[in-house]
Amino acid sequence: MAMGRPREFDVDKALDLALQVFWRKGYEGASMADLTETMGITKPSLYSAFGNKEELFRKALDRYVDGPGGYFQVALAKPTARAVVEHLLYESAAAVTDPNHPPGCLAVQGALSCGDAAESIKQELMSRRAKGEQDLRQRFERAIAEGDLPEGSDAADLAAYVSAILQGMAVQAAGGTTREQLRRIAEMALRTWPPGLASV
Amino acid sequence: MAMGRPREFDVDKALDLALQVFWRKGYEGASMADLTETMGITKPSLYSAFGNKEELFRKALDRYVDGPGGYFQVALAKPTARAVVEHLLYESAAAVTDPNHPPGCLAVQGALSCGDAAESIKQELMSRRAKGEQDLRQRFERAIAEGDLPEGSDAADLAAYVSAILQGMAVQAAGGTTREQLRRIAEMALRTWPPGLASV
DNA sequence: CTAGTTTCCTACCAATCGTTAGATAAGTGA
DNA sequence: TCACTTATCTAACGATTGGTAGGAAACTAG
Repeated sequence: MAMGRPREFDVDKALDLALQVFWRKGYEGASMADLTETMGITKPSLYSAFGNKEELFRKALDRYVDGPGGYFQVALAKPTARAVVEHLLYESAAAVTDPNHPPGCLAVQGALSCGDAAESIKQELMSRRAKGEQDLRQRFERAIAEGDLPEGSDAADLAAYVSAILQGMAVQAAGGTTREQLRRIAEMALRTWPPGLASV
Repeated sequence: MAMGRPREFDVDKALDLALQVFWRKGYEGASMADLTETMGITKPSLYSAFGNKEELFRKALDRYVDGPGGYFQVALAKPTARAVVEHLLYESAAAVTDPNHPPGCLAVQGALSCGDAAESIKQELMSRRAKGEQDLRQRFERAIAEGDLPEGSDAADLAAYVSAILQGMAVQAAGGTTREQLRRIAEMALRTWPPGLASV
């Protein structure tokens, strides 16, 4: 059977470029003109290859999670809860200030608040963040079971606490904070890890 | 001299309604149609009373800082560094989950990332966040001078740390986290406050 | 009552939004 | 070479964006 005209651009390269645009401008702030211009392709090519703007964002998001955001899954595989948190905090500080990428975290600033048209993207990012926090909670549950965290620790609370610090660091990075400053924040959080049990 | 036709709507009420829209949808996500509809006025009335979209946002932001975000300045006036941080964390947990308002914090989610047209608003929010962190730093410097915080503490680092936790809580709230969960995050942060000196 | 001032609303502006029709070009299999 | 398939492009689509003209309406000062 016929194979048709071959594509003249690299889909993965184009997706990486789209990711940069979404990362820097957010889902709403990135226009199709922005995207096609930096991707180096025309709009029909984009639609043919990626569906529409929303599908393009979702594919870019997948690529983000497996690429620049991959440190999260790596951290979960560390042998101790402390090593997990250390890796999370330091690698996050590095990732959100990587000069090769826009500052901040796509999962946080991609669509933190938005108009009606982007609502489903906002939901997607919310559930991704929630998923990350849940994965962390399960990792802490395991740590508690292994005696790696104090008995009586609340894995869900610890996961929410670490997630909040990570997301806060992402906001700081979006505001121009330096990598060194974020590392000091990470140090301070680690200095008191784990934050001890509630005195109920 | 002649006084002209009196305005038929309450400017402050309209501004409060605009604030709700910006808070929920962000600067970019809030369209003029959204704004005029919920404000209950027509576009020419809005432009006549507030200038343009950008000025309207800035005025709504001022109103936010003096209203729902007023807990920040209140916290800075507390007598001890610990009281400052306690007030900040607990009042922030309450504010970003107040059922009478959209979830989260306008200064964080108003324009965390955006297109070119909203760049100046993004900058404005960045500098407001930086200003808040700086105010907190100065408050901690005073606390150090008063012996209220351990000698050798780094006020700037402590301010960045607390700011990150507050901003992280705002992101969590935007993601639907409950007030109770945020209070537990605040508790954990307070349990280890101040985070101790670096062991350099 | 009139002149002057200001707000009101309808209708519209140009520009941009995301998206697509339709024609042409470039490849494969027979 | 010919039919088939797929990618390419120009040019446009209707809808929505932020923002305004221009006139009627409502007030005050004289």
